[in-house]
Amino acid sequence: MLDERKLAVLRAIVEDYVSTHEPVGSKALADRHNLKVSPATVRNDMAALEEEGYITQPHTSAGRVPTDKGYRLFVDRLSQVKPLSGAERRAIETFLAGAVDLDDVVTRTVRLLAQLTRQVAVVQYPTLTRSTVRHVELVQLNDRRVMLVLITNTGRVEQRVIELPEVVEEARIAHLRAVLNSCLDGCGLSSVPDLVADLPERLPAEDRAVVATILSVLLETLVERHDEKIVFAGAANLAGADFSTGLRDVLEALEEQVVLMRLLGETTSDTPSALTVRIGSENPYLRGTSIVATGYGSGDNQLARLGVLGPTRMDYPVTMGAVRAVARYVSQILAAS
Amino acid sequence: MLDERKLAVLRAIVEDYVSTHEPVGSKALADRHNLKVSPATVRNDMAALEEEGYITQPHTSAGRVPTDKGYRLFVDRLSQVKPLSGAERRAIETFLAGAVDLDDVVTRTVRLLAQLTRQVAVVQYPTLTRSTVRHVELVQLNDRRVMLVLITNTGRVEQRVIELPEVVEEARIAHLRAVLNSCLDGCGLSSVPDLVADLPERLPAEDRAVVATILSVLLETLVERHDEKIVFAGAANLAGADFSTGLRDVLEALEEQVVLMRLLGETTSDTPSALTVRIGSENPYLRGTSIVATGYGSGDNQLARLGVLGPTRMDYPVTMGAVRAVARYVSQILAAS
DNA sequence: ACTTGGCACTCGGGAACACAGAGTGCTAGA
DNA sequence: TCTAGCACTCTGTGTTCCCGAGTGCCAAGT
Repeated sequence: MLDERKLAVLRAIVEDYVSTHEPVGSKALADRHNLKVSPATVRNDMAALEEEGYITQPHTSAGRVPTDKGYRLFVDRLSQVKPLSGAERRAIETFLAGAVDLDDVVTRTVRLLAQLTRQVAVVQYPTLTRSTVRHVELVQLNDRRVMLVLITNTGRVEQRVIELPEVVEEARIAHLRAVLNSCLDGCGLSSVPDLVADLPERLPAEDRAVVATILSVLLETLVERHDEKIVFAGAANLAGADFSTGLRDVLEALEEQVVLMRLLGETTSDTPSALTVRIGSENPYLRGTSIVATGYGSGDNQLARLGVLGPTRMDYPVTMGAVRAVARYVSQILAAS
Repeated sequence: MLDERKLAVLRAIVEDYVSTHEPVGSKALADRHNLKVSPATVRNDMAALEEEGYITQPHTSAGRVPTDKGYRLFVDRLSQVKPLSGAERRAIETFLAGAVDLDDVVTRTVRLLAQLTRQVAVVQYPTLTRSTVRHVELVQLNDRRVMLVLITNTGRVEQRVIELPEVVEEARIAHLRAVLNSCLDGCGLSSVPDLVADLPERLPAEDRAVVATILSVLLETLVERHDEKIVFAGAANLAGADFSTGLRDVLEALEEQVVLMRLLGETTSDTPSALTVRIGSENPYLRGTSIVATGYGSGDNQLARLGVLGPTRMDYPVTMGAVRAVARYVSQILAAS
């Protein structure tokens, strides 16, 4: 149905349209890309491509524009991810290497990705639930208050102030701290609820009220799913592009964690480290935008996702290259720390 | 020069223009606001106001539009801050009361303010430099690594992982922790460098290398001025408004901490709790936008600033009311915790 | 001295119109 | 199966025209 040349025509249309942002006609195509055929032939091919739904014309006497289906075919079969230049790679590396803590890694990553792709970058914080406990700390603030600090192997720190039901002196706190750590150190976060379930019973009766309070806060901290926290950067890059769905919708989605989560998360597949691309109407919300995303994290232990969001007419090969490269470098950084 | 009626005309022009977003003419003015005078009289007054630079006309046969100077006069002398409704106050209170930690307070505040004013809200994190040390904690991660946790009286937590120059066992860490705390507890952050200056000398020689490493990280943490961290929300509200200076510039400024800091910070006066308004060209960057800001924090100890940013033709009385109210409630929340 | 009604003037924006140019589909011929 | 030619159909642009809102100014009224 679609022979080699028709595919070449489709590829040329996508490339031209992405770079010029204007509907592309048969003559321009035959000229710019050396297709070795006349415009008339191109026209025939275009008619076939339109018949199949890969391209469309905005109005009768205008050039053709790729449809979502056309972009899909382009991404799947007609293009290959474009690797970054050496200079870019080095820039990424040095920029990310300067990060001092997890917050900083995430912030730098999202800015870097936005700048690299000239699009809106989105980065999800590394997931808590797949992390393990590195340390639990109880810091006494005064005789009725302690601060619970939970440190994970990914460098994430959660802290919460706890009002105690009774006055507790330093020594008991120290003891509880030791008990908690011996119990939880190195365990996966998801197993924490099970591990602490019978803890109150194993302690002297006078400690039970205190420990119950502390545990309830600890569990609450875990439940709050801070893994759903997502940051974005590069909103200014939206100013130029015109979205079919108004700019307002996009900005609203960016500030709505839940929507953003869905957009990134929906792309999860069985191989999370693979690049996933959702084009236009393939997205649950924001039908007018495309999303290029991938998982990141150390090794086969995928921690979270990152990606970019832009108009459907984005430069997919370049964008995919940038997303993949950044994900790899962040993963390295996280694995090293 | 400007009698009572001319001021009333200016007030009417500002109010009309803010609500309609269209240049306002003499007839409409005389009709809508009961000025008890004819359009012709209004025209004379308008001519005088234009002469003085308070209003201007976009083109010859159009109505008048307030200039920055006109808005300034309006804000200073012709309007009064509009208090929020009881329902709004209650909503603020319950929404902010649900915050679990400092991060949460800031996030909720900025969203609340954006929603309330239908504009872009900006909130600076409470300043470190005016805070005091509540606790310093050293958590041993393994025999070459410790985590430094600095907790301030405002609930802020800074943490940093430290590579030690030599293997250090738990007991020495515990000792250092005690020394640090006895030295710093309750002290202002700005006095920390002085207080720890001679610390290495007061300790046994074998601890000096370790303590020097830790102190250098501690000082670095203080220097990094995390008080410059600023968050914003409500960017979607920009979509409707058209800025003289392109939308892109505004979005860029929002993501540029330094610029944002200047915009908020430049407004600092001798009475930081007062509302400050900067209109259009009064701003260092972003000449086309206005900023309504105020300090917030417990009592006379101002911690940081918050405010909103919008087009010069914003509803100043309402915006000022919202900013003032939110600042008060946040201050309460922070004082209580 | 201030206010008011009247009047001529200006200018922006919308409607109507023509037209050039790009692009197409179709058909006949190589 | 490709190509060349041709008639056709649009959009976008430039032009003209005109309406109406709004103004500035002046002379008359209070």
